[in-house]
Amino acid sequence: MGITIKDVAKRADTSITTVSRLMNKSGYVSKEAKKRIDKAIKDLDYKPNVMAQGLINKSLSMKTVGILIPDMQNLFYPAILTGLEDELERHGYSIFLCITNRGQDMEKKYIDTLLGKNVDAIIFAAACARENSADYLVELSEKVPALLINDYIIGSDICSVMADEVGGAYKAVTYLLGLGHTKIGFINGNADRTTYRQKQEGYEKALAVNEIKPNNKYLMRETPNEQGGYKGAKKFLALSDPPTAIFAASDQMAIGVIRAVLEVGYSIPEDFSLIGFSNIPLAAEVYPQLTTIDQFPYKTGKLVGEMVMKMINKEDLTQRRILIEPKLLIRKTCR
Amino acid sequence: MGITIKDVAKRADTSITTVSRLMNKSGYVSKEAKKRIDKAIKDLDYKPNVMAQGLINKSLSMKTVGILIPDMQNLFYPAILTGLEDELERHGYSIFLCITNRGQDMEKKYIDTLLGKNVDAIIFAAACARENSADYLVELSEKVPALLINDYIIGSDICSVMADEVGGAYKAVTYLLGLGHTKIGFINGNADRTTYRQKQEGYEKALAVNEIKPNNKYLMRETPNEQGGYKGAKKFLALSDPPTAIFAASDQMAIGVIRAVLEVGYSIPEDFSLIGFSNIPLAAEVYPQLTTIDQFPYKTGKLVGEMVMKMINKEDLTQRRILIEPKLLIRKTCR
DNA sequence: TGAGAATAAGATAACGTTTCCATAGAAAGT
DNA sequence: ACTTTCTATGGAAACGTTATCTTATTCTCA
Repeated sequence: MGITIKDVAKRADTSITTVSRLMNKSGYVSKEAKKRIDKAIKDLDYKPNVMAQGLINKSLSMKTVGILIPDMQNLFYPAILTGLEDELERHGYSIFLCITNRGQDMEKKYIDTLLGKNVDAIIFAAACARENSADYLVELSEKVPALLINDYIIGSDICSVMADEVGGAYKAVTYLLGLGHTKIGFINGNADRTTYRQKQEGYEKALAVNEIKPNNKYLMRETPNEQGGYKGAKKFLALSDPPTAIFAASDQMAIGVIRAVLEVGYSIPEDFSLIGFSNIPLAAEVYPQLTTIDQFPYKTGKLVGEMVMKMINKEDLTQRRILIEPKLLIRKTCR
Repeated sequence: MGITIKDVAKRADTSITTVSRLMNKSGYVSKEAKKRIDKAIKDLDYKPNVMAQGLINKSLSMKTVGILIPDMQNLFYPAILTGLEDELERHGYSIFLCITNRGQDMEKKYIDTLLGKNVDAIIFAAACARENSADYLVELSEKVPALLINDYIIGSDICSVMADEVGGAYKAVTYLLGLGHTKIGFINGNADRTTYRQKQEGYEKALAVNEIKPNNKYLMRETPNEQGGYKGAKKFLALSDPPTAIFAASDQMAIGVIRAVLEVGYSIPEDFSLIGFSNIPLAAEVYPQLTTIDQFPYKTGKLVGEMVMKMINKEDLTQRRILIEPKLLIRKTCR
């Protein structure tokens, strides 16, 4: 079945040692030998057996990183994945994809699986690192390079790439405020996730700076998807004094808001201003095109890839936490 | 670092052979020996080295299947992936994710990588199997279980799971026809992909049955994303005699159509009827909620998972090609 | 011209498993 | 009592690589 280094050596009329030397560029190989071996490799379509390599030289890895993602329906993750894959592929690394939406015990099970498969690093997308798994994560990060996306663990130096969500939310609300809105509804996700806590902070900060005190009826907590946005917006609409602008904690929530608002005959931005968060590729494609806070999901994925490669190669990290500065992206849902 | 079987054997005062026998439940091991070995394994937290196992016993797999996906921005694939992952996880299998959007040479490179990493099967999402790679694919499928999603290779018996796209398109157009539309615009993707050729066939068939002859100005070929849908719709809108209904070859194209139509002040479904294809989760969330042909992407993923597991386990396949019957899903974009 | 360096290449021992073979006592059937 | 079968065990080969060691040739500089 498999073509081995032995076959190559035989065909190139040399020893396996020499072939190995050539493959790994370790030691001397003559021009002629190189020529013969290269040809043999091509002729036989030889591919070194990763198992055997991994067996002997544990530092020579499976060239694989595992990533834990809570949910593929959250379009932020496909965008991240694209960036990550682009970067890893350049280095010949592959991705093990794990979807953990089935909760926390799953998470541990996945990590065990990944460890058993000798991954070179594990990446946790936000919300995979919940409060009570923090210790476990710290412990894990000593065994294998670990990296968090859009989350961090207080008091640890676990690497992470995250957007400045406080700043992003601040920008969003400040923009709305600058447009003249004072009644700003905020549809946020669940507070037990870092990303939503931080957005909350930015929202409140922007309000405080403008001396507006937060009004509880303008704050909704919903599941972070279109359904959640839809529900939240419906509740706002039912208010006797509804907000004039809505800040949705994710673009997908904003898409739900659009539907809720348009369905009852109102217009965006004429009747309600709306701003989302993330700038998933879809945001520019819906009607009306979504004004949002760009947290550069593709770039985030790329940066994660770069960082994780550095960790694997044990290069010095200039910083263990990369903070991405989100940017206001004005399209057509605000005025 | 690593605890090996040798350490276990020493601690349990037995031979590595016996330990191995116990681990694999192959051959005889006495009660007492079992007890000692079990204890040693627990004490030392012994985990067998997958590399070594994989090296010796190629049939003892990495429990991994690779999947090639053209593009993560096509939301059909995250949906597939979710179903696939759900199924594979139940069997303890993991997914190697490859994104091939960079073209065909990439595809081969990825396959080599996957093969080198000893995957148990390779899954090709539509459009990865292009004309000129058919032979290569057939050849490959003899080496490793291979399965196609939404595509097939004529004259081969490569396994596949696909929707009856001809039938689906036929249903869509027939529905539009039944609503009284006669001028039906079709925004299709590129004809070199099976999925779009088949939709074309269904579209033409439905027209033929109703004795309407296809009009070239009502057929657009665009890239299969929101941009393409937007562009196609704009072209229709510019026609002196525009269609009254639009059939978009994918839900994402339909979302582009929505934007194009609403942007110029028309309404859906009042001024134009619109039907999409696939029923990605997003279809129910946009405004207006998209009438579409449900090709059950999640279920497709699940079925692919089941089939690939059977192939890996060398179970008998009741059928080598599974055809999913798409269903008309009436929401709010047609009348 | 001779000694040390650089170049080139092969034999062989790991790496951690599983499988094959050999051995041997105990139970069982004749 | 004598073979067969069952239970139990360990030694050693194999899997495909890389790393270490050894040997042999060719340069290079004094």
